[in-house]
Amino acid sequence: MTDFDDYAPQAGGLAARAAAAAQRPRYLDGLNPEQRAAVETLDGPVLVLAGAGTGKTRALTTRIAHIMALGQARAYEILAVTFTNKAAREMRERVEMLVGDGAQAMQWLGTFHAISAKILRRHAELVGLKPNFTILDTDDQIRLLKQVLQAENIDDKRWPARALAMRIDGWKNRGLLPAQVPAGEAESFANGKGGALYALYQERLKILNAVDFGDLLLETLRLFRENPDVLADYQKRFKYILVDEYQDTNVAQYLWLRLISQGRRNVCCVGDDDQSVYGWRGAEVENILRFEQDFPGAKIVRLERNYRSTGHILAAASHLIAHNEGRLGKTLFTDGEEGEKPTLTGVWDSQEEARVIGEDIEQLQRKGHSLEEIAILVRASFQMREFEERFVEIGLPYRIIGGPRFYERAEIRDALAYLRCVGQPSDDLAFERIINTPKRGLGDATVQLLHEYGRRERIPLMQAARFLVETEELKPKPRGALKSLVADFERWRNLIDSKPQHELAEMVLDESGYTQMWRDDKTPEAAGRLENLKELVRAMEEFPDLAAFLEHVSLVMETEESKEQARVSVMTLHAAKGLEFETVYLPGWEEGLFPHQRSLDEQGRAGLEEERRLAYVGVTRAKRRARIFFASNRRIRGLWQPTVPSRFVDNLPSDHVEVVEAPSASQYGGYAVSRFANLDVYGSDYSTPGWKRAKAGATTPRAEPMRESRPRAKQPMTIEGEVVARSSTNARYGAGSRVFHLKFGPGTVAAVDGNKCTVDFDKAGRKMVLESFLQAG
DNA sequence: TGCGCTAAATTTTTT
DNA sequence: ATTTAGCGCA
Repeated sequence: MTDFDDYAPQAGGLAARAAAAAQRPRYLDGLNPEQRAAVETLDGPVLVLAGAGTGKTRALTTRIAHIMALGQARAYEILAVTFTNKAAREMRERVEMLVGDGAQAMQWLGTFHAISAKILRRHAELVGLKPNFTILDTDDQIRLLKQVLQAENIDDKRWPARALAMRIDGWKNRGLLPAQVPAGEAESFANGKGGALYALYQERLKILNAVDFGDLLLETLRLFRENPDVLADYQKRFKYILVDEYQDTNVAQYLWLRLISQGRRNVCCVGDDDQSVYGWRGAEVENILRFEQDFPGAKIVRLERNYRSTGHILAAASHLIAHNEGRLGKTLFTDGEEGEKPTLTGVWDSQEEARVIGEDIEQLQRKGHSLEEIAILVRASFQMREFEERFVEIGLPYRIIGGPRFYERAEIRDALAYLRCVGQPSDDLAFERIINTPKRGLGDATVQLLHEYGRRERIPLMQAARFLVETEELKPKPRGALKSLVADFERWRNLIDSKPQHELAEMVLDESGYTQMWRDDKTPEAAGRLENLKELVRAMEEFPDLAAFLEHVSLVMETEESKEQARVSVMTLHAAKGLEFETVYLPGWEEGLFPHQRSLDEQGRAGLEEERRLAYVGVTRAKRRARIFFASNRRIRGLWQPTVPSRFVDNLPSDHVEVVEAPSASQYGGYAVSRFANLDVYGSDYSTPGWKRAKAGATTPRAEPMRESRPRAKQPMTIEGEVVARSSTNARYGAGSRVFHLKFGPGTVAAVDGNKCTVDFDKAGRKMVLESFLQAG
């Protein structure tokens, strides 16, 4: 029993409040005044602007505990929404720590999508669905769109299904039904057919009794709008509403929230505009910036006391993010020690970057730091490979977070498709996926025929197959194969109620020949795939039945990860949001990669600001040590590209950042040669003139090879005292100078910008390189 | 129908 | 460089 259970019984009575006030419950201890305001301001709309590391989750969970402790609402009258299953799970666990089993009763704690699915299943018929509708994932969605495109005779080469899917997702993210898509946009795909294709796709979904992820929200919105009584019911039910990571909401989610919260208006949104990094998938920072207008009378609480990072780290992060416009503006502070300054290191190339970081980690390890408290945060997932290779080489345990997820692996999706066919005979997409996996001689011709027949008779493929095998339409061989497949499914389906789902799954996979297919496969991954299938069957045991399991996998695309050995975490910056580590490595701070070129090209200034927020998220993950790196050469798509330091490096305050030489920089010449010997920029023939010159050049030590800490020249800048990584007192080369570069060979300087030179290389073409990597040629 | 080749496309990721 | 999808040929 917890210390405030005593207060719970009398719902919202004044007596309960008085008691609570008189005897301050222990769960409020240790909250700072702002956190306490976030917890205790129960009536009306509240926006909690919670900076990184300011105890946001604590405030949120304590608020829930507080509501229940005061008896203001029961667990099932509180709606608590998160974005990810992980966040939902964490919130449930932490509420549980405060109120004990009371958290179990929180049936409305979950992701936007899970809660929407729950509501939709209850009222499915009101939006033209059956309660057992299937939830399609991205893969199914694209395959279905491909069919729609083909049916419309649209060249899916020129108009790829993936692109249409993105457009439709975009519309759904903005809460637009086909009829509501602005005319200009509706015409923007396949010679004006975009909107029509969207409508056709929605029709197909209804026929399949299926929804995609976007529909979960969109159809719930429609349900609420078209059925005020249903909406009123939920508005009344949810006495308190809490939303986590509000800065990540898209328009559909925003509208959803507005509708559902209009009843009692006790809505509390928690977020940080500086950590909005999902604009590219429809999130609207504006939602949080506009909160006060949307919810008049809203109380704003700012959490600015940071409990996570040391002073220098916080100063660096704050200074960096201050370059963004359009912020609500928070000033994070800490009473903690200044700690170590974040470091900035320039390295020759991405391989050296991995090497240096690996060595640094080993050194920390020797000093007794746990690998669990160390993370490498990259901008793009291709950067991970270099670290993986290096860590395997030196035997450093690591863990990749966010790679292809369990339920997205091909073998798991195949297995699930079999199970979906058993549980839901009308699941055409699933049936099509496995009809010829393993190969049973049922190719395009057969599928085409099934489609035709199914469409003509308005029946699912499985049923079409059942009829078709009784006719002469098919050639004997496919006919026999299809007949036995249909019979198999009927047999399995009859066992649904009599056999535990995991045993049934095992049986289906064996008897269909699916497991055999992988046993016969001699590629190195086959063993792992069989292992995954076993894991799948094991995971099924924990569910009451097949339907429950299928619902779980469609919404929760992840499995628990084992934590038996301490490992370094390697993940993208996006995946790192919400996490914290003692030591954080931030490699790849180079123009083009971070900020990512594409983000700049497509989103312009907004894109740049989002990238900068991502940098801010990265730095603020660090509790005690942040180490930033940039390389001068990076292999992108197999080609070595010269790179220049990120503008974010210039956004760091020099007072709080220490510039550190890479260990190898002092022996740069010799090192570069050995490194260079592995490359074959000029072909593998080491006797070519280019190679000889490169070698000669590299062994000649140069005056100032890798130093970024040259005397700082003041450049016109908005903010004083920044690290000037690209500064240069005197340009050594002018336009027209002949120069030589280790990787690109001889060339002519075309333009000079600070210490960056644009050079027309004789062989490699025009590149921008750092002046310090050039020598007179 | 199935295999093997060529060609194209490669930011971020949840649900 | 690597992977994947689509196409053409056996």
